Amino acid sequence: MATTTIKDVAREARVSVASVSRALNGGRGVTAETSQRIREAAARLRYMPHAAARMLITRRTNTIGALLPDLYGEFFSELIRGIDLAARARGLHLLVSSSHDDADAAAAALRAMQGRVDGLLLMSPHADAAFLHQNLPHDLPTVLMNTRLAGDGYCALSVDNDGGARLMVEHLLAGGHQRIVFIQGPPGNRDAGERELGYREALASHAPDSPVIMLRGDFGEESGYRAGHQVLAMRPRPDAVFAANDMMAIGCMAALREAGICMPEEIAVSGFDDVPMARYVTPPLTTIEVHIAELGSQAMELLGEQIDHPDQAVTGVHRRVAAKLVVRGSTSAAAR
Amino acid sequence: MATTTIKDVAREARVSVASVSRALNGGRGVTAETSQRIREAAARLRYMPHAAARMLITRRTNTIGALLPDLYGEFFSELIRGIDLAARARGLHLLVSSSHDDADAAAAALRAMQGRVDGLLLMSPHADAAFLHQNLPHDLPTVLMNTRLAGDGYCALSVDNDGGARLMVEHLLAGGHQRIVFIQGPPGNRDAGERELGYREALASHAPDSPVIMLRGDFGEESGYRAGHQVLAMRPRPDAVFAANDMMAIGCMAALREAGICMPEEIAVSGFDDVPMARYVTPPLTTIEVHIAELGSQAMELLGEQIDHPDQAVTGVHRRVAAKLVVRGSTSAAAR
DNA sequence: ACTCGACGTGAAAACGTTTACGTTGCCGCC
DNA sequence: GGCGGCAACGTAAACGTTTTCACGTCGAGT
Repeated sequence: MATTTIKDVAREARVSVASVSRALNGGRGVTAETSQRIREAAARLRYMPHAAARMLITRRTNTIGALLPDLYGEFFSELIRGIDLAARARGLHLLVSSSHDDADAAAAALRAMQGRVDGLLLMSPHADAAFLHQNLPHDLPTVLMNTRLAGDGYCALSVDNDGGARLMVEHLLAGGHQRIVFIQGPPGNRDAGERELGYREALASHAPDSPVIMLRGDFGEESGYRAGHQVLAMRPRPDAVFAANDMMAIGCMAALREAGICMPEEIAVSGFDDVPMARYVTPPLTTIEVHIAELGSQAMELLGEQIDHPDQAVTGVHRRVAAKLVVRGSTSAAAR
Repeated sequence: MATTTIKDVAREARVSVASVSRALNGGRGVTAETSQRIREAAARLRYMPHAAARMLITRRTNTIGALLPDLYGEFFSELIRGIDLAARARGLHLLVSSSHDDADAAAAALRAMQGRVDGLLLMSPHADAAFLHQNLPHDLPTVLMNTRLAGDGYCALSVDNDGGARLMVEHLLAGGHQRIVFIQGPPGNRDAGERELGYREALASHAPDSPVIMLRGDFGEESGYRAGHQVLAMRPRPDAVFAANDMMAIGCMAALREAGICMPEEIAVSGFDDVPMARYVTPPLTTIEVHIAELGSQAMELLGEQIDHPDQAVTGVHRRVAAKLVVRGSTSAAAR
């Protein structure tokens, strides 16, 4: 039925299949007029080359795979958007596989992608070195995103959590704040850990006299609320709060507001992520914006390079995508 | 290099390639012990069948394509999650292509998917009947999502905007509200139009004496804020606002709060979508929750059926995914 | 004028599978 | 004991491309 093959086009244009292939791909080794005739025939028959056959002989799928964890919210959406954009620009398709709960599921998903993709974008909490070595064909170009594995032969790319956190602390210090509380993320969470590290570093280098004050949290709004109460109970009272993410900052603000604390005058509050909600709370939340789409795009770029030039592959590099300070009313009365 | 083919396995297991294929796929027509030996050999060599070769001969890609508009926010993320989950359950891969701005780009993306997918999930503002007829191979199973095309030979699935809006109006009426303002979405937007329709229907059937009051909006928070001011100027003053989406409802609430209006006592406010922010504004926003992930899953299910049984394909059906009323403090003082 | 190279074109091999079709050997039945 | 049937297995064709190679043919250089 409808499946018109290259042979049909060849017959229609009164040439051999080889010429059709040449005319439609490179265009070299075939007269302009012949090429023209072939193109017309192809258009007339609505010919579309059979992708699988081409993959088989070419060894190129023109597809990249993205293996992602079970993500909620707009982080995922932004990431895919960035990846898709960069992939489209390179004429590559995108095969995604999200929500694999355990390491086995991830491994299965990874195996299933075998041979369907030219390269892999991998972001998974299960992706430790052993896992990779076990499940990754070592000749498949791969870029790791937000992984704890630096170097180790793989390309990696992640958000500059340290840098962002340092920016925030510097901003708070510049605002004259002395006692800055940090609300931690869930234990073991890499992003949270890096943000904490940035906080410590910035304090150590810019204000060695300022105390390091830690409160527990788990990225949930509730835990921020509880931390807020703890802040209220402290003596001397802190004059700034830096939460490891926006949701906790928002929870904390709720607690402070209930206690009648004036923000930012009495206590400044800041978060990390720049979730959409951040600009709508009162006062609007100062936070760190991370360009997630760019994380995706850059990872895709890196992967593209690796695919196009497998020989001079830049392995072991670990790039970071910049984080940006967004000042709003919760830390600066000046900021409208 | 490493690419081990079925021949290698055959040699290793001392059988023919046909037996390997049989053992690894159906398992029929081959002794248990031979099968065992073959499996062992395959495992030893880390054999993975070449996907492209299999597609070529089988005419099945085990992949479905999702063509999506340029979406922001968690709607997209939820949708993909739902699709991916259902696809995984059926052992299908997911090829996504988002962010195609104009009809040409969409058409190109669609053509490029040709032959790589067994079926298509399509959500696109450009997908009118002519577009589909022009660019869709008519033998490719397809499910349309959130489209204005009902019937017309295609399967379609969309959010029950009417139903949701009716639920909300009924809720407001039940709360004793008489003068309910509706804040419209952008002109031409399908979801917005259906929600408005639901509002009109519910009023007409349950409270024919209540006035139909419309205010313009564009789904943006700003437009909700402006609408809020208009509400304040109305005499007699409305006692409830139903915004076509949450962001406008939030904007409206800001305007009312500034004017010292007590919510929900003086004016109740409600939205549509149940964005994450909805539960964090004060008072928490009553809204309609639409299970986006389920939209994706159900679409995938429908498509799966169509693929598995192309003969008895259910074409022309138009299913709707339910919307759910979520009552919070902005319409009910009782709701904590 | 003859050779040589370049160029356009066609025939055929190759890619790795699945599957239709033979072939073999075994078992049971008359 | 021969024969039919069946199950296990092998051979080879087919899927639709790309690409290598060979074969002209034509133009230019000696």
